[in-house]
Amino acid sequence: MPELPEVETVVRTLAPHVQGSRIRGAEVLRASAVHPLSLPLDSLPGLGITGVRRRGKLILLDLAPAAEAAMAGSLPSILAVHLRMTGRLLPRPAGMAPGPYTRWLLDLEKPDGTPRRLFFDDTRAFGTVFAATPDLLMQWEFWRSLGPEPLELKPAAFDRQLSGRRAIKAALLDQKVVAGVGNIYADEALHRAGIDPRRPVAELGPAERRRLLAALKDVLALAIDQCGSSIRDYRDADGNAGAFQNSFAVYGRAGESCRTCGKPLSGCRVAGRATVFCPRCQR
DNA sequence: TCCTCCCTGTTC
DNA sequence: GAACAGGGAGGA
Repeated sequence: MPELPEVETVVRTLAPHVQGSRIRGAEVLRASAVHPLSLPLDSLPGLGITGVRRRGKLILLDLAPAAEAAMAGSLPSILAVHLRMTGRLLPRPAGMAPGPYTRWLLDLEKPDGTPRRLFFDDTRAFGTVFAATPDLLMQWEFWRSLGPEPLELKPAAFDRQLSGRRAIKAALLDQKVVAGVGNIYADEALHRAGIDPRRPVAELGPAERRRLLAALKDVLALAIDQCGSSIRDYRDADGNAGAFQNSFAVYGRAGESCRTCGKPLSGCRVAGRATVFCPRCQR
């Protein structure tokens, strides 16, 4: 389940494959994989990929028209890809046939003229792609309300993002609060900060908020260093698994012993998500 | 603010 | 053959 560290790793491994390439063709094999507000992928051929970035859990390909192209204003300038649970971006040789879970693909021409093919494969079919102009992107509520990047967040700003009486874990999972945190890193950060995931946000004092932000940054940075976490499906653009799953303090470890205090870890549900925490270390 | 649904492979 | 995994959309 790609979250911020996994998406960051995909961006880093994908960039050398696609940056500077020109899009020569696009094919959609499953219409629901294209966001309803997206421009048709038919509008992509002719555009060059000038950059590969991340915003929250979104992979962003920056697009630029060829120098001679008119009407550039109506062409997409960004291709936003959300991997959701099982999405993968896979650089492959030109002409390779799509697999059973290929949802869309791009035919690319590298700067040296080599043809390549970029597959978007997604078994669960939750992932989406959104081709947009900057104006259109702002019509996408999810994009417009996306919260700040946690790794660049200052304590005062984090504090302003936190409000309401819901559980702190529910707040961390809300992409409007911070962008890019999912079930794994919410649980891991809360354990590292020693905070019970069910605690109401309003109950957290200034010291706890500072501790939580620091823990979140630590966990995300460590996971990026390990190229993310691979539970089952996640792979980077080179097909490699991450390694941070070997360092999980709590995620997926309900009933096992806490690595800090030895007490058995508890499981519960918060915000409809499986949640694991240590009843002794997290208060 | 919380719940259900979407989707499919894996596990029990 | 059902429960489960879960981010986000949409409705209660």
